[in-house]
Amino acid sequence: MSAVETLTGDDLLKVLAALGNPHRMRIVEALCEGRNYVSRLAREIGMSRPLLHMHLQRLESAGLVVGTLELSDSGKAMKFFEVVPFAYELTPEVIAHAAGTLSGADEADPAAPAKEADQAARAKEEEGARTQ
Amino acid sequence: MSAVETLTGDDLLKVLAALGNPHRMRIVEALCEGRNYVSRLAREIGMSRPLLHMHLQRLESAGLVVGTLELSDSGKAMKFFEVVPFAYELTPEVIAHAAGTLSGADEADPAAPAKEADQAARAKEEEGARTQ
DNA sequence: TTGGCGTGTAAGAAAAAGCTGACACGTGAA
DNA sequence: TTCACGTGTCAGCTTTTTCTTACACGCCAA
Repeated sequence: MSAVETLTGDDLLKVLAALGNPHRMRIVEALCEGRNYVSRLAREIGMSRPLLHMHLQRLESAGLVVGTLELSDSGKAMKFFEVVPFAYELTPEVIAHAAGTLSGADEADPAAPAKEADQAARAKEEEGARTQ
Repeated sequence: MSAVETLTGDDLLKVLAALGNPHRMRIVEALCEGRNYVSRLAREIGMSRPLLHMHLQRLESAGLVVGTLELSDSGKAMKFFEVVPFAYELTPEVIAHAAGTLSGADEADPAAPAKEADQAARAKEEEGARTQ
């Protein structure tokens, strides 16, 4: 079902960043009702074509939509977009696993390897704190 | 299972925007190993405290983590954070439904109401386009 | 040839997000 | 008193994202 296992942290990051935008959510909504080409889609959702173009690129690079350049009978080249039937599960564990495979910078996580020792030190340091 | 039904579009947007950031993903990862207070967490993941504070606020306002101000035996007030066991399902349909309940601005979607007529016009306009 | 409609992209303004450094406050221990 | 360590927040800079305007190209029909 969920293809999360095969997703790298960077890929999931792309997906979340792409979906975390009202305009792009609306674009996905519009494309859910059927494939469409960008000029018409721009008119329907009331957005400038260059702006829609950018958002579609972001969605496509995240693997959430796909675009195919087609040729209509009237000879006009038109780019049709449609949604990819994705299905991601979002839980703390999935996020944690993805974060571990992030390529961004230092890659340091000195807390994870030390298990028992870390837990012991943590328990000691909390010294019976109670909710205020 | 998934509490998506009860989520408004704005709420889901908050969640996705909060999770779509490498730093915040790492914070969730770190908190998955156990609750922690901000100064120590800042040291462990190598981040300035004010910055971590901001990211934690973003995560908490999205409902992904919760923070409780506690009082240690030594009298120091410390704010402990822990992850909320969330579980969201991410599919085009969920996104589409959420987009429909977005509060942002115009709220216009003239394509959705017209069903048959729209589909007919759409089919007509596509006039047998084939992949290039 | 001109006009309409489709494509793409580049330049620069505007807005939002990210990040740092400094400040203020409180407590317990040396 | 002074120091270490916890809390919170604000001003301002840097960086990224978002958005508009403008241009270039292709094809068909009038």
